Amino acid sequence: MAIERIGPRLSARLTYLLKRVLVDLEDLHAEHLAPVGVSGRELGVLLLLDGPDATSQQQAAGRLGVDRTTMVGLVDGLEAKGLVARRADAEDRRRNVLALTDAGYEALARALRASDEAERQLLTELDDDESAQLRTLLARLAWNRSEP
Amino acid sequence: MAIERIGPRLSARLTYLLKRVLVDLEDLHAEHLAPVGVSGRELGVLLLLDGPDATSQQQAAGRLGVDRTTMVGLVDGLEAKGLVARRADAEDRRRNVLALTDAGYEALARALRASDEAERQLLTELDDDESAQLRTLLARLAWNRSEP
DNA sequence: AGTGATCGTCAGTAATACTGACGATCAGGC
DNA sequence: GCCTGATCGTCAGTATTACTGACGATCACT
Repeated sequence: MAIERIGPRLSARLTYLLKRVLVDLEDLHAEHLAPVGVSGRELGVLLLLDGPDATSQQQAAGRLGVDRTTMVGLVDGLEAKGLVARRADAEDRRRNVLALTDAGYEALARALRASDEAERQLLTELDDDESAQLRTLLARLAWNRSEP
Repeated sequence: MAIERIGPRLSARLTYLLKRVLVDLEDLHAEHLAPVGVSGRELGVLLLLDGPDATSQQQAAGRLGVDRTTMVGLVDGLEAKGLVARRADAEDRRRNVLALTDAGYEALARALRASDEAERQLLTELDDDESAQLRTLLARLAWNRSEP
């Protein structure tokens, strides 16, 4: 979906700039993640599970901003690839505790390198200072809104 | 879709920050545009048509980044609301030239005010300088990529 | 005139996420 | 110890959305 050049009225809209940049970044991710065999959202799950604290499916869904019913299929795919393991939580047997397998850690490392490369390609026009500024500004917006 | 607080690994991903901010902005737009009676994408079409040069459906689709078959329904809706008029292009009768009606101009003005307010609410945490920086950085990324 | 391409349109289809329900499990009151 | 209400993962069905392929009408070029 290549977007053509547009006039100043529309390109001044923040929604438009954000969407356009996001689409580009997602395209770059799709391209670089393809050899690794995981999608962008799957990378999100792997990143979420790479930590010391146990994570249930519903926690993961909440933090990723996807529905819990959608998370079922997402974890199904990762489990089928052998990257994530479900096991019953000993303390609350309703919960599935998700954990990375060895292959999962390996795939995460490769996917992270691919994602770094995608970001690097997106940001070629910006120097390091500007890239850091962009990250900081976006992070401030992300934290302050959508959190009462 | 409220996204919960997440760890530093995931929140460092540019895709995540962009998506999160975009979702927030789209929510704000939905809220503020509801009384006007147009969606965010319809505002995009109205903005595109607010200019001196004639625009065909396919041109509009290309500039908005939507499929030409999707644009059919989009224009259908705007025409049903009386905001946009289709007329056959005199020079190329395959084309539909799209034009704003008087009600269309009126709706555009109100929708623009609503969109400004949505952006203002998103950017409350940033001062004017920072908001301008964000816009500039995003615009540079938007122009340089997705255009060979 | 004739060939190939383009524009708007539509029907069918694919992808994606949500709604509502279910069994299993937990927490708290009594 | 039960009973009630709530939560977790799951699944079937459905809504939403965009795309694929085709069509008639029209154009450009020979």
